[in-house]
This record gives sequence, C-alpha cells and structure tokens, in this order.
Amino acid sequence: MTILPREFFAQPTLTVAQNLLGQHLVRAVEGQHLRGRIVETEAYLGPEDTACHASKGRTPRTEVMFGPPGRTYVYLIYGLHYMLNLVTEVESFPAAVLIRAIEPLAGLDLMRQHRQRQPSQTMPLRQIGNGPGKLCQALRIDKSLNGWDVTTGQTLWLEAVEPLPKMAIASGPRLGIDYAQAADRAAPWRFWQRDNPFISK
DNA sequence: CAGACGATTGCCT
DNA sequence: GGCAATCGTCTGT
Repeated sequence: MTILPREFFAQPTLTVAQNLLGQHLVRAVEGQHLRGRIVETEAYLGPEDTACHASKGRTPRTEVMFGPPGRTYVYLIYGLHYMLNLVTEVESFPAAVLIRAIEPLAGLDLMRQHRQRQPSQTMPLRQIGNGPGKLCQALRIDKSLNGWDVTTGQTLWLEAVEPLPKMAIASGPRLGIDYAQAADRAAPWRFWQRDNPFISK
C-alpha cells in the first residue's frame, strides 16, 4: 500500500485530474476506514480559468489553493453541501481538482448511515457517492478538513492504484459553471471512468 | 451592513 | 423538467 505523495499533486492539473481516476480515497472515522475509488473529477486551472474560484483573486476562502499541493480545499456550497478538492501544481499557483464521484469499496454501512435521511430504507450502492456533495456526506467531510495535508496517511489520504488506461477515460465540459466565460464553460476538463455506473449526472 | 449568489441535491409535478 | 433549501463569502454602500 502506497500513499500518494506530494509529487503526485505537484503536476499539471489536467494530468492530476486524470491520474486520480481509479485511486482510492480513504477516510478514517470512528475507528473505521471508509474507502472509495475515484471515478469522476474536474480540473480547475488557476487564475486564467474563470470557472476557478481563485480567478477572483486571493481571499480567505481561496487561500489554500495558493498554498502547497497535496492539501484539501473544502468549501460549502448553497449553504448545504461540501465540496472536496485537492490542491495541485506548484505553491502560489492556485489550482485544484474537484472529486465528483466515488465507487464505495469499504465501510459501506457507515457511509450509508452518513447519507441516510429516512433510516427506514437502505440506500442503493450507486447513490452513496455519485456526486460531489454526496461523497462528502458519505465520508463525513466538512469545513474542518479544509487545508488538510492528504500525504500524512492520517484522517484523510489517497492510496495508489495503477492509473487507468487512456482508453478507459472519458472527458467533457464541467458542470454547474454558467457564471464562467464561454471558452471555460466549453473546455473538456471533466473526466470520468468510461462506463462506470457510479459517476454523477 | 444589506444583498446577491453559488463547482448541488432531492423532492415535486 | 422545475424549484426550494440554506448560509458562508464576497461586493458595494
């Protein structure tokens, strides 16, 4: 078992976004390891990318993206949902990869418990982590984990798996960024594992 | 300090 | 397909 090191994240963001597909995201909570395979990501490419929060400048919220790679950027959206990003590139270049979906592998009961609204029925496996807000809820990720260093192997980290072959990776425009300029809206910077049933949408 | 709004989700018709 | 939920962050007064 190898924990993804800082060098993995200190690369071009489009490279990291594709290489993250298939890797295991692990969250330690209540003495358990909740584990999911990353199956969908989106790249946010820094100050020139008008879809990237950091294009608006350096603010308290975007500060962590200006820091070293290998840390989390976690923020609240719509007052309801947390989003998990991993900071990429060299320090002071503000870019990150949004984790959009995971395929649950271990700790399923606790993940379901985190996601459950009515405890009466069992949530289908597909719906546990097939969206950026859903996977944060399943893994109990909130603002307290913003800025977390994922290379320490504690609390939240990534474990290395063989990267997917290029053939297995599909790409398309990013979602929910109507506020961005046309060219940025159209850029195919969302990546997912082809034919995987656990992607969002 | 008021106002606008968002890298979404789930429920309703 | 439409739309409400719900609040931190940012902007402009």
